[in-house]
Amino acid sequence: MSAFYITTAIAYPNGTPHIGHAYEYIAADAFARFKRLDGYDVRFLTGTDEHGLKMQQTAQKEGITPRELADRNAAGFKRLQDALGSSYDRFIRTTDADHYEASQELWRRMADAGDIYLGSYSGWYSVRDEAYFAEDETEVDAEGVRRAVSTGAEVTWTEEESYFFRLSAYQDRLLKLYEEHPGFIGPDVRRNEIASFVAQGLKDLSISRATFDWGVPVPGDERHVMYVWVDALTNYLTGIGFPHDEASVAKYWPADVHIIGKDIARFHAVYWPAFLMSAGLDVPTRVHAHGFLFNKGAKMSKSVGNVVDPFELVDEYGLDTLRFFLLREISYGQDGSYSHEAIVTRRNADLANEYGNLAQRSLSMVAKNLGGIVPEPGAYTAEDEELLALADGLVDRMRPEMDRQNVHLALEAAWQVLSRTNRYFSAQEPWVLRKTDPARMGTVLYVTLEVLRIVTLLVQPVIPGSAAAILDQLGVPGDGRDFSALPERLAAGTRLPAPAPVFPKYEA
RNA sequence: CCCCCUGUAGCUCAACCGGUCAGAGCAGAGGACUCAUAAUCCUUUGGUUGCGGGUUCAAGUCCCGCCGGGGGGACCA
Repeated sequence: MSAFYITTAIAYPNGTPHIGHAYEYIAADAFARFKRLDGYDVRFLTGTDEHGLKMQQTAQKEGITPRELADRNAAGFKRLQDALGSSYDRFIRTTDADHYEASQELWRRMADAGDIYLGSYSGWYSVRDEAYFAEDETEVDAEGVRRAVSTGAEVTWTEEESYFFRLSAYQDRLLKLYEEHPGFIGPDVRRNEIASFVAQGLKDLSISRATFDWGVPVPGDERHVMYVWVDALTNYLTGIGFPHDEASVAKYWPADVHIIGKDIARFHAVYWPAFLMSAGLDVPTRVHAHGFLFNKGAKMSKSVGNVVDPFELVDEYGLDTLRFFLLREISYGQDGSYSHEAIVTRRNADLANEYGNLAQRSLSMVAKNLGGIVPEPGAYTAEDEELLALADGLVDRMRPEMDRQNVHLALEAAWQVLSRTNRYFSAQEPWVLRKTDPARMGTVLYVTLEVLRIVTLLVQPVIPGSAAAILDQLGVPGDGRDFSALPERLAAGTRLPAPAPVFPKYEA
């Protein structure tokens, strides 16, 4: 069985999760589920990135330890994943003991490769802002004190020791990577952006800090902790047992896709492959950056008060409606907008009317006219064959779209089949056949249910709960629900439970 | 200041190397049907393809300028 390794970015838990996190988790979960149903041995990793100065500061403000803050907030992110029905295999925390080991091992390998050296970092430092300022961002006031222009805080010339990663040495290899593997970064806009950034030249990267201690200690120099991204990115290796579990690493590495937000594309498409090359590890197959979500087109911000709590959205619309809306409405890679109206429209038009009602109108005819037994189909007409062929071909249309994270296109293809099926049903008029040709009615109903079975199997990754309910109503056994069952046909003679609407219309 | 992307019906998007009346879904309008969650089916309204020039037999599709949106760089972390 081939392996498939997918990850989300790990969230920085110095606050509570918002809809953007939910968006990423839902999408990653759908991809993971799709691959699992398609016969892959999937490993799906997500978690939290808990180190760094901000965590330490936030904790200090609240009078608790960074660890306590991390424990509290990481729990919130994990709760979100669970509320979203996410099928992650591990929720990793960068404070996990095995992550320290993995990070230090990666560091050692980069050091052994000669890519890490001790240097120094200097500039006008403001203790109050805990930040460096450039010369022209400071000015000397009337009393002869140099201050930062933007904050007015006093600054002093400071030199700080720091370890550096020889990123500058990787420019050519990175450019070659982008050129030879155009699929390494998606969508295409990101690749162009990243490639032009790298082409401009790369500076060595500061990768340690001695001014705070909330982080992974640098091996061999306990005065330093690793700075942000070395530690954070390594989680993808920790999550598969690096470095000790060699079998697991061999199986799952390189990762098939890292799902991230566009704001951190550079770290994943430049720093991360460079680190891996340095350490002698393969680079991931693909990094896919999604866009941001806007509330009715407006950026979310606390001051505007339009920040939406993802838990509330789940409560309001239902989990599958939210999942479906986000994945069907927005092109996964571009920014997207959501609104109450848009969510309700998707819910009612796509789920309740086109899909749910199709199941209901066909199933209820089977219940009322055939005693709830799946009929034996007679000879197929050209219309029957055509529709079945369309449904049989759906998986081949969805696979490549899902592989490029084009969920919205995969779903569009599925809904095209549903639309065709509604037209077929209306054209065949089984309610007329009931009186004129009952056998033919049975065939029409059989074909309809069979197409519903195929489509429902394929949309399980997006709306797992609802799909399960529909498969129950179609009498599809639990062991007949992965994609290997697609070519099988619905078993005639199966007794079906009483049908009930799975997607009630949203009224409000 | 520089670079890249983008601007197509009310909304969300399509249109391969420039070439039949610029397409689809949703929303809207009219009709049909009654199996179904007033659902579904059929028909249909609606676009000077941001604006202004230019190249070409022919331009959403190429070039220049302007306006609007997004992203990146530079400067800052």
